[in-house]
Amino acid sequence: NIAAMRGQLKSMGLSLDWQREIATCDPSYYRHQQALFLDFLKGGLIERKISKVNWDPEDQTVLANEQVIDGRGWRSGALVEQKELTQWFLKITDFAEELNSALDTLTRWPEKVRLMQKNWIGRSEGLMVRWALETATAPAAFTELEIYTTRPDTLFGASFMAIAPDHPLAKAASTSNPALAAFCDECRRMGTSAATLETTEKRGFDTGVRAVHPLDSSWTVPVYVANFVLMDYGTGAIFGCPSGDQRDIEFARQYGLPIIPVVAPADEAARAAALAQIASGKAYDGEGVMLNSHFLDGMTTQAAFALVSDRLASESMAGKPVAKRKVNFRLRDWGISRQRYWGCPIPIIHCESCGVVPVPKDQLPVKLPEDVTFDRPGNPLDHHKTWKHCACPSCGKPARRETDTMDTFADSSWYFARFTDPWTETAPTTADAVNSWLPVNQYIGGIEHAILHLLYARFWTRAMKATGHIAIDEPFEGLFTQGMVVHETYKAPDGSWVSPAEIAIETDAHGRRAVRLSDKAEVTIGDVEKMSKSKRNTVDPDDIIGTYGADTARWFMLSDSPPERDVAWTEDGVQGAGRFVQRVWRISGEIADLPAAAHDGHFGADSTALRRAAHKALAAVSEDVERLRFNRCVAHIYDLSNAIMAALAKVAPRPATAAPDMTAALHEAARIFIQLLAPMMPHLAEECWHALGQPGLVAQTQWPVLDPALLVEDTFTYPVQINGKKRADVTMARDADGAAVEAAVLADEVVQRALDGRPPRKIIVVPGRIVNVVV
RNA sequence: GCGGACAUGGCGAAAUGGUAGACGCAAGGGACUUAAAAUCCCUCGGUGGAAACGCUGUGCGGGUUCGAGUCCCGCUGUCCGCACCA
Repeated sequence: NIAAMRGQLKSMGLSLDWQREIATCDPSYYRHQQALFLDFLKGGLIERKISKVNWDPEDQTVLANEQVIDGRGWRSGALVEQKELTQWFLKITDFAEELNSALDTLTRWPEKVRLMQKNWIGRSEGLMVRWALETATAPAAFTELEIYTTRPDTLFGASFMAIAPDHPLAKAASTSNPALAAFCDECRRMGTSAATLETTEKRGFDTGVRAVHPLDSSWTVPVYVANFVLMDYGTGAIFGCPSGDQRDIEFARQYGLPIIPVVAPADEAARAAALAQIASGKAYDGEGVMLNSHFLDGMTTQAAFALVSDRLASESMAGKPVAKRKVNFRLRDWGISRQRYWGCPIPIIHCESCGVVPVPKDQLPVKLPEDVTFDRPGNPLDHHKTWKHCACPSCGKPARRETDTMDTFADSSWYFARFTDPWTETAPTTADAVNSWLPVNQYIGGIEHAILHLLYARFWTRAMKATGHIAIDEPFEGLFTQGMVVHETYKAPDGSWVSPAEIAIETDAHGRRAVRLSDKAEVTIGDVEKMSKSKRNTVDPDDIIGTYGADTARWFMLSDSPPERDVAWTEDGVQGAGRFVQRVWRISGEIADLPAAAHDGHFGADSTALRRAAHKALAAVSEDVERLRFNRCVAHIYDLSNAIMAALAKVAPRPATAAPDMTAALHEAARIFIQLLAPMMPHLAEECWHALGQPGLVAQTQWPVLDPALLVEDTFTYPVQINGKKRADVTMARDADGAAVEAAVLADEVVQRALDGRPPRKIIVVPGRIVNVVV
C-alpha cells in the first residue's frame, strides 16, 4: 500500500494521522528513524541535558504545563513535584533564526500559520548588560549580574533588579537567609498555568545585594528575587524599569520603589497623557523621546537604543565588554524523551564505564518488547524484566538500554521523505528520489498542526540536510489548513448529553424541536461544536456510508462550506446531497435512453444555450478546483444540473422525436457533467459514465476540453445605474463601443425620466460591465 | 496584556471596487397520488403596493469613489493563537 501511496503524494494531501499511521506500520521505518537519531547525535543536533519537569508521583508521569490544574501545583489530589530529569533534546534552537526568516519564503502558506510560528519562535533583539555588584552586599564569588533587555534606551528608568528564584545568585544568597530560601521555594511551587499567572500578584524578596548602574557608578539599585522572572529566558535576570513595563510598575508600587518616566511621545498632548498614565500606575511601553535620562534626553528611543548599546559595548569591566547585542528567541529545544511504551525506542545504551554509547547501526532497529504489562504506573519498558539489560557495545560489560522512547512528533517529521523511497533498506532516504519528489507541493492538515508538527518537520528537514540525507530546507511548498466537521449538541432534561442517533428533530413553522426517541423527552438543542466523545455529538461514518453511501457524504461535506472553514454536519444537508445523487443517476439514465440520431454539427438556439451552460460550468469548475474552492465547484455543478433538467423537460414529452442537435448537446452536457463531478463523487460518476455508454473509466479520461467560443455571448445586458443605484438594463451587441452604449443608455425611458430634460453631469461606461449615469 | 481573523436572509454561503444574497438547506403554497413517500412547479431579506413598481438593506459611526459587502479611519461584538518572554 505504501507503493500505491507513493504516486499520489505529489498531488494529494492525507490527514496527518493517516500519514503517521502508514509511516509507523512500515516495519523498517523505526530502523531508519533510529539511524537518523544517531546521525543527528553525531552531527551535534541532539544533546542530553537536565530539564525540570512537572512530575505526578502517583501516576509516575511527566505532566505538561496545562495539565497542572490549579495554582498550588495539585492535580487530581496529588501534589505535583518539580523534578529534574535527564532528557534528550533536539537542538531546534540552533535553527531558530533560519526557521524564523525562512517563513517569509513560504508564500503558499496561510498568513495565519506563518504568524503563529513567528510568535512561537519569538525573536527579539536586545542587549546583554553586565551590572557590577557591590562587593560588601554580594555573596562570595558573585561580582556581577548579567541581564537581558530589549529596551536599553530605558536604562535610566531603572529602580531595581530582579532575578528568578532558580538563579544561581538567588540560591547563593538563600544559604545565609532562610526567609529568602523559603520565598524561593514558594515561588517554585507556583503553577505556571495561564489562569494562575493572571491572578498571581507580583511578589519579590529583597536579597540585600546591590547592583551598580552601568551608566552611573554612583547609583545602586536593590536586587530582588521576583516570582515573575523566568530562569529559562534571557539570563534569568532583569532590570526593572517601572515607567516602561507593566509588571515592573506593579512591582515598584508594591515595594515603594521609584518610578521614573524616561520615555514619552513627542506630541505635547500625548506626552501629558503618557505621564498621567504612568502616574496612575499604568506603564508607557511605546516609543517616543527620552527624558530624565541625562545624555539621552531629547533623543528618540531608537537613537537612544543604539547609543547605549554602542557605548556599553565599548566600555569594559574585568577585561570584558560591559554589554553586547544579543538576539533572543522564545523557542526552546525540542525535548523528545517520553517515558512511554508507544514510540520509537531511542537507540542508546548507558554503560557504567563508557557512558552514553550509541547502538551500532548494524544492530538497528532496537525493537520494542511485545510482552509488556500496563498494570502499574510508570514506563513499561523500565519495568520489563529483561529488555533494558544488555551488553555495552563498546566494552562488553553489562549495561542498560535507554528506556525513553521518542515523541511521536518525530515519526511525523519525516515520513514524507521516507515515502519517496520506502523500499530502500540501506538508508533512510535515497538522494535521487527524495530530492526529485520533495518538497511536497500541497500539504493539507488541520490548523491544530500550525505550530508543533509543521515547525518540527521544518526543523527535521534541515537536520536531515545537515546530515546529508536530503538537499532541501523546506518540506512543504504549499499548505492548506482545512476545517473540522462539527455538529449540534443535544442535552436531555437531566443535563446529560444525547447523541444525534438517539433523537428525532421536528420542524414546523415555529422552529426546530428535538425529542429523545427512547422516552419522548424534550431535548435542548445546543451549540454547534467540534465533535467529541464527551459531548456525544458525533456521527458514525459507517452509519452514514451504510445509509447514504460514501459519495453522498463526500458531496455534502464539500458542498456546505469552504474547505478552510468548519462544516456543520446536518441530517437535512446529507439528505439534500442524497437527493442530488438520485437526480444525477436519473439524468444519466434519461439521456442514455435518448435515441442517438445522425447530427450535422449545426446547433440551434436551445441546444446552443445548453452547450453554453455546460462549457461555462466547465470553465468555472476548472478554475475553482485548482484553488480548492470546492463549495463553488458544487454550486457550478448544480447550475449545470438545473440547465440539463430544463433542457430535458423540453424533450421529455416526446423523446423519440428529439431534434438531433438537442440530443447531441444533451449527450455532450451529460459527459461534461459526469466528468466535473467525478472527483467529488467517484463511484457514482463511474456508474453514470458506464450508463451513458462511455468506454473505460471516467477517472482515466482527459479533463474535458473547453470551447472558449461558447463562453462569449453575442449580446451583453448592461446594468444601468443612476447615481450608483441600479435602475435599468440596456442590452447591446457584445462589441458595441462606448459611444453607442452611452447613446442607448441616454435613450432609455427610465434614464430619460431621471434626467428630466437636463443633460447628465457625468456618464461612466465600463465596457462589458456596467454603466453609471450621474444626474 | 500582546498578536491575528471574522461580522452578509431562518441556516450554510456567493459576489477581480461595478446588478448584494449565485448555489444549496429549511419553510410556505401548488401539481401528481385513494394516501404517503419520491418527483415536478411556484414563492421566499425587510417594508409599502392589487399590480407595475418604489423605498430600504451586508454589526455601528465616519471617509475615499461616478459607484463600497469589498478600500481607509474610529467603535462594538465574536472567534482563534500566544501569554509574567524583560
